[in-house]
Amino acid sequence: MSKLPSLKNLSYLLALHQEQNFNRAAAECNVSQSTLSSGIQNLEEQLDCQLIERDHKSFLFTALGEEIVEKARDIISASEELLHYAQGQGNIMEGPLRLGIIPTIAPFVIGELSKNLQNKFPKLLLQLSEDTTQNLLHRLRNGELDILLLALPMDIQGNQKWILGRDPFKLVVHKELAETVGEPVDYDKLPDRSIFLLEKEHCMTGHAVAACQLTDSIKMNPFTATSLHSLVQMADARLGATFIPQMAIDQGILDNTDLVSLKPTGQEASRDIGLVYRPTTSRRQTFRKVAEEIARLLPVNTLN
Amino acid sequence: MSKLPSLKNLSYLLALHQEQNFNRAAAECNVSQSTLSSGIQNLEEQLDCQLIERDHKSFLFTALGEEIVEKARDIISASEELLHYAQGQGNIMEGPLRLGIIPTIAPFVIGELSKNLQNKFPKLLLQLSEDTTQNLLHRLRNGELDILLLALPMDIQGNQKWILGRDPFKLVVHKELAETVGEPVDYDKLPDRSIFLLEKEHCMTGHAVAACQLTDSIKMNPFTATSLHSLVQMADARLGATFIPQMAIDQGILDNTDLVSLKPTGQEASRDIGLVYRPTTSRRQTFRKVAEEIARLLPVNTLN
DNA sequence: CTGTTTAATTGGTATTTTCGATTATCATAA
DNA sequence: TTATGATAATCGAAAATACCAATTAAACAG
Repeated sequence: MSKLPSLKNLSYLLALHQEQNFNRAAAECNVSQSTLSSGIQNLEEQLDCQLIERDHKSFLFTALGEEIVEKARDIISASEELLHYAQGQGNIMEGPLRLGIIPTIAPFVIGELSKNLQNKFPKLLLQLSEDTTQNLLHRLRNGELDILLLALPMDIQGNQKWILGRDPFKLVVHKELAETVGEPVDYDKLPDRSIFLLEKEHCMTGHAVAACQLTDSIKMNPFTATSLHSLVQMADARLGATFIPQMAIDQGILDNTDLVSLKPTGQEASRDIGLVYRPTTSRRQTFRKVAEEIARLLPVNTLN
Repeated sequence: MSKLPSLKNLSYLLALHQEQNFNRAAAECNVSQSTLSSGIQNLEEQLDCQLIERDHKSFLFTALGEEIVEKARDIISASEELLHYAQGQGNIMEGPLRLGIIPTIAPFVIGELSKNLQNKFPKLLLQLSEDTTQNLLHRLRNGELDILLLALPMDIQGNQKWILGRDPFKLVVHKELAETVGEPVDYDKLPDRSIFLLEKEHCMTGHAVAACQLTDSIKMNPFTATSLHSLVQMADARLGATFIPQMAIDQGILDNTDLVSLKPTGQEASRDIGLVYRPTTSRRQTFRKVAEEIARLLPVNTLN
């Protein structure tokens, strides 16, 4: 049997893949460029295959190289996990946990969540990262993050998920408009172009439109906001109406405004909130406990 | 960050767990007992935890040690898998081969080609991609594709090529027009604007015009089609004549039509069919075998 | 043409790994 | 009680390797 590749060389390969440059990758690994270079060559020899195509000045990962990188990532992160697990004396609620959250959830849960986790699992080091669904999925894939808190349904690629609960949408309007619109809402009573939504990078826009059966696009205003707080400000300035998730309202986003929230049309006018993780993870038990903590904070907890 | 445990030491741990004896485990690993002993100690130091309880004469795995063994097994087997996978790809006719083909070739070769490759090299995973020459060259450059099947002559930038064979052009007209035109074709016998061609994105247009010495542009109809099948339909509807490559005719594109194919003017009224690849590739041998398979399907095989 | 940036190579040094020999400990047989 | 045999740990030297700084070679930008 041929010798197994060393984790060191595999990590050199990952760094090179990330940086696409030998010098930066070497700096990343705290070794010299020559060390990394020969490490890669060594790896190619051991694996008996070409991982990168060299072109004197530059290089390109081969198809096989890309696949090896994927596998290497799993191996490296499993090894890191083993290390942390051992160093924590087998305590699964110890060490770093890198959690990615989308911007339309993050501000309404991270306060409570980090407080609760801090109390229950003081040795757990929660590292939060706020980004769009697509970016988070990418960062999950390349091992930069451990789990993601997303709004579903959503294409989560090859990953696995738990549905933690539901988060109803509310139509938010200025109180002087409330009677006109009625409840449940009749969108026809709203002026054209009076519904404001987030930029399309935010998955909440699609979820809200679908869940609330807002089919008449003439009602939407083409101006798009970058945060729920902006939407609230716009509604409060009587520019129009908008959809706000219940968890934001529970957290007080409408305090000190003249806005009211109305139940939108649609049986299930809500989004699902779910936790997404790599299928190759070895930390399901840790994630499960975190899932329970998050589910307790949601408007509707459906975690079985 | 502390250093990752070495795969070697993890495998020592696995052997020790299996044999429950340092000497036998050492033999299993083809190292001396002292090497294995210090390997285990080293591991305990790195992981900063006790894996086995020593009792002078004998030892016992700790609870944490047992758990670490489980995790280590996953890591070791993932690493072995990576190794085998990489080495398996060393077999040149195995794994993914990403082949880009232009639309005026693809439909007439991919059926036979994929059938033949499947038979001869069942482990080869052919991934086809149909696109214009320019797009294919771009995708070859950035590593998205491995080889391209193109019509030549063509500026293939920094890449290398093999000419596989020739594909003669035929002038295709309705059978009632055949006698008028004669053979070899006299274009002057055709009405003005009666020759239909593909959109200029298709390199075949230029090749056909050049190869068939069609210099009198007044003969061309400004309407352009997007596929050879459209051209055939137009000719069959007596809208005019067109150029069709021999490989399409061989494959039966004129079946169930009232069209006949005539030899056009010009000594070498044909296009070359070639395989294009990056000069830095390490897979020439694989490509060569594919080249041979493709060449066998061409009207005129010139691969030496 | 010149200086810069890139990855590979080289040669020497430092570190790590490995082994064989030795030691310490225990169980057991004589 | 005293050998004997088996165990795992320890030690020191030798071998293998990992590493770096400096250099080379090529491509590129100005």
